[in-house]
Amino acid sequence: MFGILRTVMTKANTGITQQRIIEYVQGFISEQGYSPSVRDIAKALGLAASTVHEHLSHLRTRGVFTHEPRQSRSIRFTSEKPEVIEIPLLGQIAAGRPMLAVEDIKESIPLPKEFAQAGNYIIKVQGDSMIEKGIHDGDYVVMHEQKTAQDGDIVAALIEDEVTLKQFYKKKNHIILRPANLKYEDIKVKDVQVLGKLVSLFRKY
Amino acid sequence: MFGILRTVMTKANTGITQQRIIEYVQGFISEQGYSPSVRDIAKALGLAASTVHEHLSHLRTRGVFTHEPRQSRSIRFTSEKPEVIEIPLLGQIAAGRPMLAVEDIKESIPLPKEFAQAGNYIIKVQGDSMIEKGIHDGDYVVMHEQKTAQDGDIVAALIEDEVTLKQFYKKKNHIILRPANLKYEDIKVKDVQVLGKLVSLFRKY
DNA sequence: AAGTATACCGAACATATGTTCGGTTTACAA
DNA sequence: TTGTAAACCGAACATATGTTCGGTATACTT
Repeated sequence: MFGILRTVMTKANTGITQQRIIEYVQGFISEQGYSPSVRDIAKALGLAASTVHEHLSHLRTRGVFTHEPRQSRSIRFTSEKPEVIEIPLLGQIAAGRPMLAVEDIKESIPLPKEFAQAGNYIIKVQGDSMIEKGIHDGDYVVMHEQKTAQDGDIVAALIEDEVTLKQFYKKKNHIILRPANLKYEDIKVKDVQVLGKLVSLFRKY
Repeated sequence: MFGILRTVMTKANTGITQQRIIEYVQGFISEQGYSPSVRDIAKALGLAASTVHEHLSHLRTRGVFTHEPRQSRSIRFTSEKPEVIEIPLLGQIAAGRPMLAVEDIKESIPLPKEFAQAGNYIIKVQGDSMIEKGIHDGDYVVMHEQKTAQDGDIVAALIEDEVTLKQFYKKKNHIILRPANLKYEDIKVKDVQVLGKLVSLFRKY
């Protein structure tokens, strides 16, 4: 027979339980700082320790993680390191003065690799000139350092010694820097020093 | 008497062994990825398990590290915490169907601690119903799981089996879920299941 | 000299833990 | 229909592991 609490379910569901185990272990490690025991997993997923043990063996074979045999709490993910990169926070945009000098680096923020890459930098937005693009006062913008830009790119540019975030448009004889806020007018200049292009954005509530 | 291998040394060397234990544990964790057992330490330093156990208690008291009593290989340095925390990505908001089921967890995203805490979850925004709040289609929102909300909070709520992001207002006899987009009207309901509150946001360009 | 605290030991204990084994249920292919 | 493999179970085993206990040696204090 079967245990009272046993969940009767389809048997040929290869992989689903494995996936759940992976997720549970990741969560456990992330929260506890050390890996769960076989029975920890079993209890959490409503399985028998033996069943979990079997799955663990498979996952080990599949190379999903390392698990020293007969060694308690020894699960380690092969790709355990989260893909994080430290991006320096340079200062506030529209705060005046160029800010790419190293001296101005005050801190750095770890970001997932999908949202930034080496060489990027972060600026805290000041003001509402880009609000129609969903870029609010206090938001953090990740910039990719580059000196040129294409039409429509949102760039950080140096204007009259101030760094501002604007949309970039190149015309025949001049460049337009367009705010995304009807309150402000286009800035028309002959040339402009582009500091970087918008890569990603994040915000704290 | 004393054991053959026993190292005869000065007894009033308070701290030295403690220091060696700390260093050994750090090295072990750094190399193995999980913490050593009491006997691992004992063997490495030529001490008895009981002695190590005693030191461990002191170190725990001193706050050097955490060590869950009776839990194997559970030593964690207090300052060990990476500044990053893995937040699960649950799915798309407004994508229909409730999504807090574990099955839907597909991946997780590392975020700096300032932007999320354990227990938070991430949802990818679909649609433009919150655009006036700077929340765009495709943005990722970090939610804090909670079942209640206060006036003005931006919450994820379950409406007709769909998860949507709206501003929450409680009235006497009903609840208003207000989009931040003039194209859409307020949703007035008697009761609503709140899934969480907006914590932070990030966006990829 | 006696008392006391520290650092250590080995044995013993209880529990945690990884692992094995035979058996059951179900899906699916032959 | 039969056979087989996957997914699961409970019990049992052996070892690992945290912990306790009584005891010894040394240094320092009184």
